[in-house]
Amino acid sequence: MTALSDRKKRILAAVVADYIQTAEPVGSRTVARSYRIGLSSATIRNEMADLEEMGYLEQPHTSAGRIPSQKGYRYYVDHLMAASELGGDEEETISRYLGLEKMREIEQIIISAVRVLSSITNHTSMIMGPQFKKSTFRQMRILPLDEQRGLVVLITDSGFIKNKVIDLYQSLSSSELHQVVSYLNQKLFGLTIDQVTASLINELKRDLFRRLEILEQAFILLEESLKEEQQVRVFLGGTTNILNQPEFKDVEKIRRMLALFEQESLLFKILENNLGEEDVVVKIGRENPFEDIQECTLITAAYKINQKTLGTVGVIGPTRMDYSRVIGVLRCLVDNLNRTLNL
Amino acid sequence: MTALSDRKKRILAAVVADYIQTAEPVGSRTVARSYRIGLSSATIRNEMADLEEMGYLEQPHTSAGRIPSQKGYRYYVDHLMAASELGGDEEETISRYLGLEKMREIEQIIISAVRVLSSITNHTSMIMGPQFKKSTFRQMRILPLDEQRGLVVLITDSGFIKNKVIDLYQSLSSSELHQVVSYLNQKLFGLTIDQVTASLINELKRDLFRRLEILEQAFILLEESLKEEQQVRVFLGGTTNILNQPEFKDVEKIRRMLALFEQESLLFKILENNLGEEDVVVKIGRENPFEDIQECTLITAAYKINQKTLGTVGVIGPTRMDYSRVIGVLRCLVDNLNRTLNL
DNA sequence: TTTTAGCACTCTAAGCATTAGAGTGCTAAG
DNA sequence: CTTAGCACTCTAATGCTTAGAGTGCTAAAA
Repeated sequence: MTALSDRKKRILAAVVADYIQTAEPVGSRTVARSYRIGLSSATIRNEMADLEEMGYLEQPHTSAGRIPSQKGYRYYVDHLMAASELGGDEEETISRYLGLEKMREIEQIIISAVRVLSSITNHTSMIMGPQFKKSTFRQMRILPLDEQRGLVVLITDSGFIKNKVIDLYQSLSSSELHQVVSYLNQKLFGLTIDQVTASLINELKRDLFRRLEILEQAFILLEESLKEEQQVRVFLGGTTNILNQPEFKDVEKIRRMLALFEQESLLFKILENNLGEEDVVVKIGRENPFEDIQECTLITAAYKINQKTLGTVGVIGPTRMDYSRVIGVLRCLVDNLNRTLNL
Repeated sequence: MTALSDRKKRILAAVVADYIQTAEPVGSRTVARSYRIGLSSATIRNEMADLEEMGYLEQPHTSAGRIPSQKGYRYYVDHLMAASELGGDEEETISRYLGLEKMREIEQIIISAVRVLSSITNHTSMIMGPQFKKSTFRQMRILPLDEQRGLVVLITDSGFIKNKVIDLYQSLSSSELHQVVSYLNQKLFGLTIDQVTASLINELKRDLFRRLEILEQAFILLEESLKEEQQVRVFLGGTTNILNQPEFKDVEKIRRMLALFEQESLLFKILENNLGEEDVVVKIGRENPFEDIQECTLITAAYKINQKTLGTVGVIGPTRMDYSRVIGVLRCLVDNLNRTLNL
């Protein structure tokens, strides 16, 4: 890639910045007038024609201004964008929303986070709930409820508590129960949930089966419970915000986007795709492997519990997005989230 | 209200039925041709003019056909509508969706129900999750997790299991804990959750305080936990279905509707409003006290767990809705739901 | 050689007039 | 009381015109 001249950079930056603000194609006159480049519109026109040929700008039709191409946005994000300065109020809003609620459950915190994120950025935002299977087993309990039923409680290091009512067809003395449970705790302690594989469960079952046939039922259900939890919840906020964007004035586009938002499993895949990454990741348009959002930009960041990356928080909107601001907000939110979740 | 002549009834029924299907104003010719009334279009024209004067029909503009007014729909629902006959497949779909999953948690069942409902009716549907506060206390447990923390587990008769990690700043012997917990169980057993008022809790606290100051913390958190749960979840399905309706081709209307769907607390109020009612309730347009949905029809039905009405399931769409079908589907769904939930 | 002013050209979006079609209401005849 | 016929009304679609924004090119200026 040939490097852009300083002048071209300034002009590209001006076009992107203006288009982000106005959502209208930007003409040479506008650039000359509003962005003290110190050149006449004719000169800028020539430069813009060059930038178009190089693929950084596009023209909706011959007699319109230019708009940034996806390549143009990418260049802007990588080289031209000013580091975002959050307004003090925004930073405060975020930390207040998340800070207030120290005693609440993890789910509540996540919901607050997704709300504040969408309301500050004015885009749809989503958070992948902490991945149960990546957290490590801490302890398991079985509470007898009555003669026929018991409650299995499973606790992990990142504050997950899963429970499930199970049928115990034969009644079970409490000492027997205690024995089994402490054996399981001993075997499972410190494993992450996705290390509790079917084969491990089978092994344990064999061990115990000789001694206690009665727990067969409980095991089936424990297995199921683990399987079930593979699907992680994705929380959404501000889904209607896409309606504010002029690029979504077409009902058909709206429908497709909203339909996407209803498919939790797809959202999960999209977010999981960016899970490993450090810091903030920006995927512009077709940089994203998922077809349905190739007209959008997705900006994500990972959050951690106990030093482990357990989930992703993201903002999705049209490629015409205030990158600098959204990145700043997202970074700030993740910082706060990490602090809150690791209390 | 003067009774309608038989002929007027037949014509009104034809107009409503046709408009429900086509979403286009219905002209006298169409009625004469398609609905074997045995009258010419001119006669029907006269009758339709009468029906308009009586308030059952409306005219979008002079040279258009008629559409039913809200009063017209009401008359149709009360007097004209054929009892719905569900197709066998639909009934099967419903019971398969809900039946398959006998072992799942209540939340999962509710989510399945809302999905199947929206996909069969092609409207947005919503279910108010079971009201925690209307179910009765069955038992409470406290599991010590480590020296500093314990897990409070609360179980009710309708299968609710609430849990919360609490801090126990002083360590507590297990016999003391046992004592307190069994005292609480004894006092609370059989009360509904909203009978567990602040004053009752205070009383209990006084009783126990003399003996065990250490549980102070636990109490604060139990109180909180109860307060928190006042807000019941509302589950939504098929929110994008409103986009299929021609009456929502305007982006502004879509925005308002979707914004409504994001306000869980308002949805809750709307559904709660119809909680006491028996069987299926149809609220057409302005019959509904909530302004935001006065262009819509809301059809609701209550479901029960242990003979107690704990929640409501509803379908919302434009007033032009296939009443007979939706009512049939809803009735069938609630039957199935009742059966599944009371296993 | 680079920049700029000027101008012809292109394309869109908005406004306006025209028209086809659907449906009505009224009147007069059956 | 019913119906055929007809004039009338209103909408939605179509085509035409125009204003405006912006471009690309050329030739003059720096």
